[in-house]
Amino acid sequence: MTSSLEEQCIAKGVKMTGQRRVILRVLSESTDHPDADTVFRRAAKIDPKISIATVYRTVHKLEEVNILESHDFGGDRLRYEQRPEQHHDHLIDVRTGKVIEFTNPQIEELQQRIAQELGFRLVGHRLELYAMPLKEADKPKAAGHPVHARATRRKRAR
Amino acid sequence: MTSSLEEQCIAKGVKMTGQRRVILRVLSESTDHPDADTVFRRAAKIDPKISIATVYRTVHKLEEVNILESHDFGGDRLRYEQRPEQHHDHLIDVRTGKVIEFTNPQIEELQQRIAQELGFRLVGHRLELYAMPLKEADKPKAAGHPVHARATRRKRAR
DNA sequence: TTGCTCTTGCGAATCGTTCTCATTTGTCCC
DNA sequence: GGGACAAATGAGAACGATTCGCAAGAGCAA
Repeated sequence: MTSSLEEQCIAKGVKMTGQRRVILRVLSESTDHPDADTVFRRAAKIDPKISIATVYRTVHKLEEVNILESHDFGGDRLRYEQRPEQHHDHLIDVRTGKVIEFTNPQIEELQQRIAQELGFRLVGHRLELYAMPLKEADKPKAAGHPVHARATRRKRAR
Repeated sequence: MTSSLEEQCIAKGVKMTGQRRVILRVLSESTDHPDADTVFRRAAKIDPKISIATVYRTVHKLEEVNILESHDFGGDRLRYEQRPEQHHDHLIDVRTGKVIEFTNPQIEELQQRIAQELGFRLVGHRLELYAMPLKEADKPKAAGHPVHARATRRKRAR
């Protein structure tokens, strides 16, 4: 069990403030992968005077110290999750946007090998599977990366 | 050898205009993965009165008819490439931003299997390897997806 | 407290990308 | 070849997630 986010922050020398405590609480209570605005709305329920800018600044700081991780599934806004102790990849349910985490050592290995064969040292990767729940697999989508087809506005990061 | 982009367009009923011809020419002469602004600048060299809006519109249309594909390596702007006849993934040289294409049937298979085991039907995926050229692998990067750490402004799409 | 640095709020600024609308162009048809 | 019409274009405004600037507040060590 990892220590509370607040403890982790203190351990990393991140100054604790009221707003940060609220945001940390929101994050630790989130089991989904919320985007900045969602974090903001949840935080605002606890402290209505918190500012969206503070949310952005805080998640950046948390990324900096490796407490949070951001992903941009689907190319609209960035979504956040606590940095997992064990690396995992994501499967995105294209019907609902829900994210399922999984790990697969074989894939990890293959990636290393491929990079090496191309003359590189792997420093990071992104693997996302976009999928439809089995059962009634309708929706005659054209083809290609379905994600890009539905994105709207994009995001930034430091 | 695939027919010229212009022929492909005609075959798909895409109305040919002077601007589109210019953009198609730029795209077919590009061996890199240019972003919209790069396409615009290259096109402007041929037809200085072309508008950036036209580039965006054209590129969207081409995606619609499956002639182009977009990717958002690194989360800044979308980058384009002709839709390959054979699917491939990308390795991004984090030092230069250059993109290397590769294919690996084993990985494709694994992905299918993983989705299936989770109760889904794979409809798309994204696999990107971020890597440093071997030789002098310095740069003490913290960890995590290095991409997100360097992105700046984000993008949109339909 | 005092001092000092880091943080916060608010609103303005960014900046890829998209939209609006008046105008031009491609295409089909006679 | 001339019209008719839908579709495409240019220019600039609009959008929207994210970031910045700056004045006011808050941790925290001494």
